[in-house]
Amino acid sequence: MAEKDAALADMLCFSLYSAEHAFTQLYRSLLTDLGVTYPQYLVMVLLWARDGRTVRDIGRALHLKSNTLTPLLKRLEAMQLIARRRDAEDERSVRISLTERGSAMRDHAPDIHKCVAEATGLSARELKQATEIVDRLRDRVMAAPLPNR
Amino acid sequence: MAEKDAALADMLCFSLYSAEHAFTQLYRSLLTDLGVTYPQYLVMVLLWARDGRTVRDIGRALHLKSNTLTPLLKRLEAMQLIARRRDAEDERSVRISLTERGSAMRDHAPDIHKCVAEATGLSARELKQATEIVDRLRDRVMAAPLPNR
DNA sequence: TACGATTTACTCGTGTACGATCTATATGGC
DNA sequence: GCCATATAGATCGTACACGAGTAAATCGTA
Repeated sequence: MAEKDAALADMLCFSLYSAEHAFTQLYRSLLTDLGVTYPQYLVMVLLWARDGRTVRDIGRALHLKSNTLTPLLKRLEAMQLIARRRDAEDERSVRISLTERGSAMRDHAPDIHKCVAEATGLSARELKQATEIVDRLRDRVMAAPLPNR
Repeated sequence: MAEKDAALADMLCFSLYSAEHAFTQLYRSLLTDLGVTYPQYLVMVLLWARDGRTVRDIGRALHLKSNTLTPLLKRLEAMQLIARRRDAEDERSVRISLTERGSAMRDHAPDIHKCVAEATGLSARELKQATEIVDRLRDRVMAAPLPNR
């Protein structure tokens, strides 16, 4: 690959960097009414799909470690959206469960989905394609071995 | 758009969110030797292309405001990679210029480009296409009007 | 069964990001 | 020339995100 072309990867990374910021900004405005941030919303989405997950489980799904999740989950707990409890079976794990308020928040999800979909201006098929492309890219970069330098 | 399909936009956003993290991790390992972070590296790339920019100019390019840039630039200054100076013409502006150390760092850029390009596993043409798709998406989301709710 | 290795979550320090707010400087209308 | 307004940075408080290190529970295996 030519020297000049190699810089293209740098540009792609910046595109992702700035696109991620743009989406986060969009979500910020959609989520302020609910009082949660985008990462907090992601946790809620996971719990709405399946309640009672462990911190580990949530971390795997979001590619986040406990040093990020623990404070985030404590904030959700302070807002009385979730409850944190050590697992009786395995005292190392902490199980996260929705409170009534947390479950009720689910009713707002359809509006959020709709607003974000509209903002992209893409059809369902295009959204799916774009997601697949970016996911494949992420998986490759995550699996990439570090070159010996 | 069907209720179910609307959730696709949510997924695309998460894809970007996690892909951005993956790339940042890759850059982190490539940049530790140089002692800079990814956003700091982005500033250096801009200055290598054109020195003497204002904070405003850098902010426009990276979609960042001064509340993020000021501390970041002060760190680069502390590392003696850049110098910060008020513009004599317009005392409101602060001009950023490369130090000798900052300029010298440019020699490492080709290696970084190469490593990132390899990690993506994409050809130059594919990198360009992916960048265009994500850029278009970002521009649309940034321009999206907030719906009345 | 005992004990070293692994797993799970937590804590701490650093560095982005952002909204809100503040100060200093510049500019335009009159 | 003067003042309202706009612009450029800086500051403050909050919330991710990560590396490194810690403590407790569990597992594997001799």
